[in-house]
Amino acid sequence: MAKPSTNSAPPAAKQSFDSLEQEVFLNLWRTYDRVKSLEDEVFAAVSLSAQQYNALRLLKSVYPNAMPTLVLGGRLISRAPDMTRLLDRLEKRGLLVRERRAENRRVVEVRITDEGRSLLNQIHDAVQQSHQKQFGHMSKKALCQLADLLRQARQPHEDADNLSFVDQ
Amino acid sequence: MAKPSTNSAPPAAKQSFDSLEQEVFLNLWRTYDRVKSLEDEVFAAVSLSAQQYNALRLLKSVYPNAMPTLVLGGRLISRAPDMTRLLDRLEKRGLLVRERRAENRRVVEVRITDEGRSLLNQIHDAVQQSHQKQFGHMSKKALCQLADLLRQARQPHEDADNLSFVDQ
DNA sequence: CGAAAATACTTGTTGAAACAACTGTCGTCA
DNA sequence: TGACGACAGTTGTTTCAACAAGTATTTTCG
Repeated sequence: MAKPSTNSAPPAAKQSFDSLEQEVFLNLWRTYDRVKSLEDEVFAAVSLSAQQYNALRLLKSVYPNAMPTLVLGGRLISRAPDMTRLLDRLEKRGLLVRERRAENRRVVEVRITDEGRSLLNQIHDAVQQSHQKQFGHMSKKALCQLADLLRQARQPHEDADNLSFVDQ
Repeated sequence: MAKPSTNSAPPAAKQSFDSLEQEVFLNLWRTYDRVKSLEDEVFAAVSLSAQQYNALRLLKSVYPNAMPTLVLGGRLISRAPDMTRLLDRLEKRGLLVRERRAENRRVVEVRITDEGRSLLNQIHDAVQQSHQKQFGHMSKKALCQLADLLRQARQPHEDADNLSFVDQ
């Protein structure tokens, strides 16, 4: 263990975990960080954040229908406390449109545009390739196991809403 | 937050994945997000970010020695392109000190202060409890398996440096 | 030696999170 | 019907992250 490190001073500060649970969390964090950066390269090429891409992806999945802002926010992979401005930026680029309907002027319906869908199509292959780069070295069995353990890990932390994601 | 929402509409938009690899990534992302928020509550109570806590944790691990800025940056769980200002904030709060030594005036040595260590001690238990809350519901075996699969997943994406974290 | 490259940070600027406070709209029930 | 609370977004402010460009300080090497 512990890769002695040819580093002069640092005595290879043994990564000592306070608990197994902490070890899992730090592993989760680091793996997420490393793997995310691969995907981010693809998004950066078209000036999107992962979160923006995700919003568009969800909008595309209900196309040609629209989606209330709050519902969209609730379905994003990671929570976003600032839907308004996230949508502002995408709307300004013409990737989606917002409209209020007379029947309930409180809700803002969001719909992806043709440009939006076209942008998604344009990067679709590159995104898939980045996923391959992320996990292509693992066996199908290991991947299923990992997905399963991840679901299991967050299961008690899901709120009643977004269960749609958990099952499946 | 809470779980209001007897959401009328959501037909549980079947989460269709383009590939197994994508499914794993989205699961990783969501699990990270959910689980991170639990830990963040603890840090928020003392106005620290997870990244700041991590830097302090590393500095404590080499105490009473100091660490060059760049080495510290390289050992953080998630990469930080802006070490300077991260350290600025912690230094301003008296949690660490920086010093340049005559032998090489380029490198800035960073050392945790007594206040810094005291702050870490102060929240140590709460941090451990949050880890329990995160993963306490999983068996030891499942946790080991998860940690192992996570290491396996990022292994090809680690750069030569931070291997110290991988093995172990 | 002395220019040029490499090293280790700093600074500037821009964009995006986070939290709180606020506005407009709708349902409800006395 | 009309006040009140719930709902759905918006705006303001502060803080943080990311990328680029700049400043010192060694090291290298012709």
